[in-house]
Amino acid sequence: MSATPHPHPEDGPIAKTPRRSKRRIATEEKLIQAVGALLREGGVDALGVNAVDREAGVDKVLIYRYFDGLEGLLTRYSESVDFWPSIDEILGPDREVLADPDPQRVAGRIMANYARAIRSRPVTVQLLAWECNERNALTIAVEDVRERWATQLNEEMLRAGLPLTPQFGVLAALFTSAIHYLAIRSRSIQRFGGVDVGSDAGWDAMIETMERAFGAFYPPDTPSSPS
Amino acid sequence: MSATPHPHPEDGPIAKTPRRSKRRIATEEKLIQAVGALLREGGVDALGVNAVDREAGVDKVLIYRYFDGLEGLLTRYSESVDFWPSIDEILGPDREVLADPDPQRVAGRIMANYARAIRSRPVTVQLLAWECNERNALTIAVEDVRERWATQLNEEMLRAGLPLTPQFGVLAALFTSAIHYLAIRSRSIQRFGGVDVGSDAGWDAMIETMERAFGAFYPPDTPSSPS
DNA sequence: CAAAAAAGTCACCATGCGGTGACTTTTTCC
DNA sequence: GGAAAAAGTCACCGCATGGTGACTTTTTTG
Repeated sequence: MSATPHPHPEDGPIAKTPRRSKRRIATEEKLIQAVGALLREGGVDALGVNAVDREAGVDKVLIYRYFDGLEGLLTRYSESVDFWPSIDEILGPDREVLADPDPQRVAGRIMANYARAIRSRPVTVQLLAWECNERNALTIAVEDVRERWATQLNEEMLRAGLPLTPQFGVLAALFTSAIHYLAIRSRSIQRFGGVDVGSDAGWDAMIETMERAFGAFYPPDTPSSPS
Repeated sequence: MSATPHPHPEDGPIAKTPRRSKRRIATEEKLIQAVGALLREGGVDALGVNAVDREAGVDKVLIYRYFDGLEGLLTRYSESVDFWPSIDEILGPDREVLADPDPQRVAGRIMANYARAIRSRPVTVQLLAWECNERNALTIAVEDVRERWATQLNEEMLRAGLPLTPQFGVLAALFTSAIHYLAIRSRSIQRFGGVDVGSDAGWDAMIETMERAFGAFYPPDTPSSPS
């Protein structure tokens, strides 16, 4: 009682001692990891303040003290995880995919790599699904990242001298959409429109079809390669 | 008032006096309509027992008495609404779309009609979005209807002698997926991958691209039509 | 008209949620 | 060592939810 606070009226330098850290960092990490865990197992509606602290084993009040609420925690989480594949993962470390002279094959490979990258990230798929119904710190973050990512990818392709027609872009957007949708749906259904979305074979067939479809937009001076 | 319907107590067949009706039917209708209204305005998580009765202006206990809970009410609702476009809406009342000799154009028209049909049904789009995250009476119902619908459409196309290769089916599934995804996302974003998913012009461009892509799967005896 | 069954109303419960204030323990710094 | 600030704990609030029992009103039936 009678604990009169006592900010000295005269401390020279600003922000002298940050007065934080040690255990706190560990606790913050626990919270962030808990978000990932819930996102992985539970799903989307399981992610609440109470659920997160339960998972992390810490008190929920810390979520408010450290992150100023769930939104802040989600933002922090979004910065700490690689939702999105790197450009390297799509084009190869040395952009070897772009080295192929056949633009149709290039497009096919990009789609194949993209589909594989998405499918191998359950949390990303979860987020893509969440995006369909809600809009919060996490979905906004993933939107941001994706936009910058797409721009960067586009630049790389332009730099490589790939003949990018507007229709090429539209078709790529359509196939990207399809990949997102089928990755989402494949978690709860096995087939969609006769295609086996639960097996690699089904996805291989889709990729093959995509590649061939790209052929409709390039003059056939390069004969269709054998599959 | 006092318009006693007066079912004679002795008419041959069974089901003497069902002992129900009148106001009840009206109340049931109110509940069902309330589900639609909530689905239309609110969204997905707004749909609970309390919200429904509030919207309908009746007591929630009736949901349990009449429909045995929310699930039952959703099932009833799903039977009372045309989530899905009719085959006529896609192929034309006289299957005129199938009459076109150019299979590429047929495919394009089907996709165009399908996209328009989906986009004009906000509740269906809402349900498609819901499907991405949950599984309940409504989403199962819509899944069922869609499956039967796809089968029927396929039969119609076969009957019309359309050359349906396996790859055609895969490409159709991909474009259908893309339409679903972009219809869902267009509620909260304006552009996707450079395509304007919020305007008819954007969708027209997509349809055009789809039609042209189908051309990659048919021998080019029909020269590509001018855009 | 009167009795029975249905339709509709009201009050209530347990539970889980997001969020906050006040407390105790640990760490930091002089 | 000792004081202050931080980290961490505990109990609590208001609110909305899904769900149920008991009541009153209306309608149907004899």
